[in-house]
Amino acid sequence: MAPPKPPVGLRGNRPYPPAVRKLPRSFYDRDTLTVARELLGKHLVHVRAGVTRIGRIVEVEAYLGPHDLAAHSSKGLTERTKVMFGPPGHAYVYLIYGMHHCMNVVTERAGHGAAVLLRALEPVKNLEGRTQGPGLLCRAMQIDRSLNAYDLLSDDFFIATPSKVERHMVVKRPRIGVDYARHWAKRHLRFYIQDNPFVSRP
DNA sequence: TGCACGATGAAC
DNA sequence: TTCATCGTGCAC
Repeated sequence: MAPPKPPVGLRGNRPYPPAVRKLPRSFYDRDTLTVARELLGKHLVHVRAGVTRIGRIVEVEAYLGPHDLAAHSSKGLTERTKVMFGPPGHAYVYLIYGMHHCMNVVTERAGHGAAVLLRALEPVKNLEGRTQGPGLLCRAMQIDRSLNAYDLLSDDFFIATPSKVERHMVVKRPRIGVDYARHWAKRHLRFYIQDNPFVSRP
């Protein structure tokens, strides 16, 4: 039996203000390049064991679909990639090099196979340690594979528009660590906030 | 059932 | 530049 909720307006210590700021499904159900660029400056929120951790997204990479040789979905529909081929607005979290976690957000319609990798955060609340890099970001936010396929419209794991939005310039660069992807390695599919000190590799 | 290989990070 | 470390995908 769930404890009764206090009346709206009387709740104290809210994990994050107004649910209206949470990005809707329609935000993710769009062109991946657009979603990637617009994720910059948004807040990633994870509530775990009563602790709300928040980071401002400052660097991302777009993985466009099965035709993109750097994308995991280029392997086709497998046990690992089925989340990428699932509905938009879900987290795709996997273990890399046997020791680090990477988090993506699934974009576009179900079956498309695209996602955006979160590469760096600017600490906003309750983040310990560095957040400059996909593995460090997940460690600081306490994100692991138990959150794979998690719906980002949940109340304890989501992305939101901050109350005060700062203007920023977007820099485009090739993605990191995908040299095996031939010409896809050269495309400028990494985006980051210009001059932000928390970008992993300016 | 075995094995090559990472969308990394840290040490040297 | 090297290496830790293990899940995944595919070869056999």
